[in-house]
Amino acid sequence: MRYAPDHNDAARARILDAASRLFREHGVDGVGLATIMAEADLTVGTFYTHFKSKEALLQESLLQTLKARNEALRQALVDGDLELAVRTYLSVDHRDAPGTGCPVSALTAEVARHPLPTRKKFSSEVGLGIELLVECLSKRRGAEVSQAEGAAFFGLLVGTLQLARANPDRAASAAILEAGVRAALVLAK
Amino acid sequence: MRYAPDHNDAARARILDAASRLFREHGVDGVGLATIMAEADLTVGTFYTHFKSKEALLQESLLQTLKARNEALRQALVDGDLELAVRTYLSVDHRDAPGTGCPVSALTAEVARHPLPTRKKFSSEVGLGIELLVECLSKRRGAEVSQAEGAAFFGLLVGTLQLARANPDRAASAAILEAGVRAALVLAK
DNA sequence: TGTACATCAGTGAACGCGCGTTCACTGATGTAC
DNA sequence: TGTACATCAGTGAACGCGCGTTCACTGATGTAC
Repeated sequence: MRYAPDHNDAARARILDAASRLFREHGVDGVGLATIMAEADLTVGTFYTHFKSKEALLQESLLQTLKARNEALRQALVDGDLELAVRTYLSVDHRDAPGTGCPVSALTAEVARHPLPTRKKFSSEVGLGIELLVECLSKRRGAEVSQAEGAAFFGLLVGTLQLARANPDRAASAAILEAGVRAALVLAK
Repeated sequence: MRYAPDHNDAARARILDAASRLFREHGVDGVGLATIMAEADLTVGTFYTHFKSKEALLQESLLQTLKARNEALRQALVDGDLELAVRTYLSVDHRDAPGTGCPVSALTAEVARHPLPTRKKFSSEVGLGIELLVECLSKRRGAEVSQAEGAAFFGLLVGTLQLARANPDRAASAAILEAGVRAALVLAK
């Protein structure tokens, strides 16, 4: 069967969306292509008409999600509201929804073990997000903030969210998130 | 064949050591029992005379590694040298040796997806390490520091190390580690 | 002292299953003649 | 206008492989009689 001109793109987008969610929820090693394709209402066989390999899918998925999050961050920081951005990142909602949340918190440790091309694409896109933070931090401080400083600031958010996610005590977990917000605001001063 | 009374314990220890290293290097999903047992100079079949399941092995491995690291941290903080401890954690050596390094940086995101008993054991042992940091931070500041604040402090170390590990640019990666040290010292003030 | 048996870590093949990937095939549509 | 063919996303079964787990068996030693 021939399909409408946008049919191909639509299927591809569905695969990418399913993969992006499932990777963040269960890790890359934790989901198979069969699960992803079923979620996209397709059979496994057709995967390779859309992507070269699972690794290629991972790369595109990471880039798409990071780009979307960077764009959202740019919007949030337009009025310079860093505090709100930090509170949103270290929120109970974000903690409980890894599938739609930040791929850095969910996947960095795993990506660090993947092939160089994947790590390169991941790191450079993460770098663009950190640049947005750097601009905002520089304005707040009235002094130049380096990219590395921005990365450490982001590292605080990432590590704190992960510890909150791993902690099964909901009250303790929420307290960690709040302490993370306070620490971030100290660093932002 | 009957074995020396400590033979059993020795084999068990070898399995645990191999697993602890391999889990941190490749992730839990990234290593099979066959690989672990081969590393311990045993065949797969004998695994279950030592452990109930892979999950049980993971739990014991996490506890053993965390206990050892907590003990090392206790020693390092005896003379109150928090700065050295932070510099060691955020060092190039630690970045390049995940297999012998902190299991929190290597495995927290993955552990967060494991069954409740595993998360409970992991989190409470991590909590003991954080308590050591809390004592040290309290002394430094001359004011009570909460467990959650200690967790956020540790979160900074964990997240920063992960970002440094994922970054394939060695110079940028080293700069991130240094910025992490500076940020930690700001939070410790 | 000598023989029969229990112990138990270790062996190695097998279980069913899911993995990433491949491939011969389908069939509705668009194009060429 | 009607027929033959090319296109190509999708199908579904199969590939070899590694996974976690099970199991009947081995065999050197210690214990019981």
